[in-house]
Amino acid sequence: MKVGSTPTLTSKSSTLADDVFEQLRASIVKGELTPGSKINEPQLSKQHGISRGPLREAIRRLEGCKLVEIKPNVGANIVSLEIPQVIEIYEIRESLEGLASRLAALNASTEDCQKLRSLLTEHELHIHSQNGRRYYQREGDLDFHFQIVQLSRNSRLFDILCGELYHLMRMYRVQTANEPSRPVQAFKEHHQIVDAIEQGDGELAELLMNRHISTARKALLARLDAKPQTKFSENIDAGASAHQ
Amino acid sequence: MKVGSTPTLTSKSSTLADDVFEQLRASIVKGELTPGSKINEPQLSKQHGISRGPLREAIRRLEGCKLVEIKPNVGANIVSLEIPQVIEIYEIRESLEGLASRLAALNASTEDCQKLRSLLTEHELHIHSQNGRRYYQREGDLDFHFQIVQLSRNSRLFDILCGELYHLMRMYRVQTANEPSRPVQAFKEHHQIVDAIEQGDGELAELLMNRHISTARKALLARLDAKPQTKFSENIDAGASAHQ
DNA sequence: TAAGTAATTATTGTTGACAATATAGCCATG
DNA sequence: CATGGCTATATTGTCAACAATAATTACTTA
Repeated sequence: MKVGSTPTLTSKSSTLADDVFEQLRASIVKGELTPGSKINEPQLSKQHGISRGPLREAIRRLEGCKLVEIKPNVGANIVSLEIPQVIEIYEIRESLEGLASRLAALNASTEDCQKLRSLLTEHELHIHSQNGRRYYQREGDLDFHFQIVQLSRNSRLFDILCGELYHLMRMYRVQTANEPSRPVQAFKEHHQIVDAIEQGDGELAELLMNRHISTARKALLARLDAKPQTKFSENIDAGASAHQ
Repeated sequence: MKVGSTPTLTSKSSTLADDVFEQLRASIVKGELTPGSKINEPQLSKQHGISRGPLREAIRRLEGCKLVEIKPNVGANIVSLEIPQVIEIYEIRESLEGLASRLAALNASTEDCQKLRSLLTEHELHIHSQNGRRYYQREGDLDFHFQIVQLSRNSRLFDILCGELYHLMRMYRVQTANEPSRPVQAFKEHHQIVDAIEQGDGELAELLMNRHISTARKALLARLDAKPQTKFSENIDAGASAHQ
């Protein structure tokens, strides 16, 4: 076995466009690029030390993830998530992660289930400190869901949830520095879901995951009704305009 | 004061990248660009009379739709759908269109339902001719589903289904020049779904749509079990295809 | 002949410059 | 004072050339 070889050990050899895509995605999710703001191509390309060509390709990939919106001859804007749009995402998550849970129950081996358990117990260690609570809400929660999706063995499902929706979820959670929600209850529900998966009960796992996400969605809906705020309430009958 | 203004009346003013993206997407779905084949940038750019810059942006958009797969420093290949991957898509459609039907039942006005009805009756006119049957299977079917998704008023759901999955569905249906499936039965099921939506029964609409898509998925699964492996097996039991 | 290797070709990745469009600032005018 | 049009600026869209990498060919050697 040669030691000094493996030419690209530290610096992985991918294209500039792909690299800057990941950097930009991270920046957007972290909120370093503020939602709604405009992307200035010359500035960004100079910042990242690359030309505008690869940058534009990266932006097109971000558009595919729905992290930016491009208007021809005008430019790209960082997407800004309002509560109604987050509710839309929750509706989709409800369906899709229910499916993922059902499939996971069919596919998961005993080792897989053990892995899920250990993930949950690890989260349990963090959950008691305030710091840990935030960790659990922000990352641990999606980590768990991520594992479930992987167990579904549906690669396209994985793409949609982990390639798009979860990034948007993280972005929203960072935006609204809110937390606490109900970490203890959520934790219990996670365990119940693993129970169902462990027993190979796909239907139950699907139902439990549906309820789990539905709860969060309804909480969001309550917040929406509470503050009909800004911009004339769109919740009344927002869809009268049959666009397209 | 010049009068002959409105410069772009016939020619819509979008970017070259967006135009060629739509052209390429159509070519891929129609099968003009054969699945699995490689994309040659200089050749394609010359064919479309544009430079490689906008072309590469278009390819990146195609990657977002999962119509091509890009490998760094190698190039993009037209995606090739095998049955297992189509089954994955059906699983997702089942969940997502069930959701769409449920939401549509909540949102649809009487006019919306009339529109759905007229769409179905229009399809009924075509369904009797062999030609029409193919039309119904190929286009009419997805047209109906398209309308349901619009009625859900969930823009992100619309993006996923109509922006990605339906194009892949069309592509697959063109690839496998097969049909007939079961157009009459499917037609009945469509009417049942509209019934449920008309009555505002979201749960029923969801269940019916689930069953509707599930049937197609299971038929595909049967085909997968029938010929467990590699291509070149369709000539073995080709005796069943008496027609044509 | 087969296999490995070096040279050649083709294709992708990247860049900087140019053209087209939109944005802003300014001045004139009601 | 507000408004409309004009100029100037900035930004996006497009292109052609160059660099880097992969694919192919030709050649050498066992």
